[in-house]
Amino acid sequence: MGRTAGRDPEQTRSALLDAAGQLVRERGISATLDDVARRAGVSKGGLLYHFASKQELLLAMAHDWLERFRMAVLAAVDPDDDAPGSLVRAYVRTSIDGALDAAATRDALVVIAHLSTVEAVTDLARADALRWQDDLRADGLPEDVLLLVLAAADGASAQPVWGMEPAPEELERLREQLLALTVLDQ
Amino acid sequence: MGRTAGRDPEQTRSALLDAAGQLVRERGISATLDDVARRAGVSKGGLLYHFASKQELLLAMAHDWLERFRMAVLAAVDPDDDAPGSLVRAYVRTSIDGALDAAATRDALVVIAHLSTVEAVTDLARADALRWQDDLRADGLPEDVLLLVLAAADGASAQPVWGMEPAPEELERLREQLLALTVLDQ
DNA sequence: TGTACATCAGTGAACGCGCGTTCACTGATGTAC
DNA sequence: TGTACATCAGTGAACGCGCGTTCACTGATGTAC
Repeated sequence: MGRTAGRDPEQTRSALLDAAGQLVRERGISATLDDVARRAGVSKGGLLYHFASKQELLLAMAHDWLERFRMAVLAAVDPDDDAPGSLVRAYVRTSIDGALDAAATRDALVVIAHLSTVEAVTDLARADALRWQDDLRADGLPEDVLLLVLAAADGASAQPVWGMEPAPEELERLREQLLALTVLDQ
Repeated sequence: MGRTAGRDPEQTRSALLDAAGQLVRERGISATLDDVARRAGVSKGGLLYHFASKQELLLAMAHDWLERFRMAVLAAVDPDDDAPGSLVRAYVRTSIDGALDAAATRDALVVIAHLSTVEAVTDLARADALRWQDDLRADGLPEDVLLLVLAAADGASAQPVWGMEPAPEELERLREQLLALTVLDQ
């Protein structure tokens, strides 16, 4: 059978990425191409048509996740906030919101951690990190505040990986603390 | 050939753990039992004698790493420091020292992230995290300070995973900031 | 002090199978004329 | 408007091999008597 009517290729591709995300959450990277394909309602060959190898699929997942995080941060920028630090505040809000869904954050980090042995991916991640650094540095906050606030926001995201799952109310208080730190002259 | 004279089993075991650590750093979890064994100067069967399966080897690595981190923190407690927060300060120093060796920290997290799909390991990690939480809570610092400082220290450790590698001098400044935050009444 | 026996700490060859990858083939859709 | 052809988006069977695991065997070390 050839192309399945009723779903365009772009939808198939994104269904595959979604399925891969779910399965990595459940079983880690040892999730099978067969399983991913089946869950997306496609044959294994069909998956390979979109992603020529498993590595390419995982790379696309990492790319997708980094991109989604960036979009989420930009969407979280308060349009009425034109004081220095507005981007950092959006970064903090997005990170803590993400950390509230500990499982999803852990998944993303699991994928990225695994991929960190693939050179193409470390390059991708490094490039993304540099871009963040530029953007966040240009946000107008003193260096020391930036360091502290970003480290704490990142820490909140990463802690679930090693079993530390802060309670929601703790995360909310942390968020308030971090936001307060970015408000200068007080 | 039977037992190789000149090395007792405990040394063999720890040589295997070391080799596994190195190889995971280089190639990720797909590092082969064959390679690990060879690098430790043991046959594959010999490795399997000490660790009945690959998962058991990885579990031992995670356990080893958590234990070593705990020991390092306890060793970093300043014996002359009897003010509240002495344990937290040791935790901060150890974390930042670890983060200065970005590669090693990333390795540890790669192993833990991968293993996070293995139930036995999530249990281990959670138990360890709870123990830390108890110990650190009993250290006498206000809740809010604790939250902020620990999140930031953990963030500094985790950032290299997604490509963000803070410069050494940034880490040093972060460390000073965090230590200062734990000194009350000022 | 020697001997017999059990256990420890391995060796190294063989197995087997899960899983990524290849490949020949196919039915829809788009394009030229 | 029909026809021929190319391309797209897949199918599904077969392959092959890397790698974890099993297994029969072994030489050193420890223990009982």
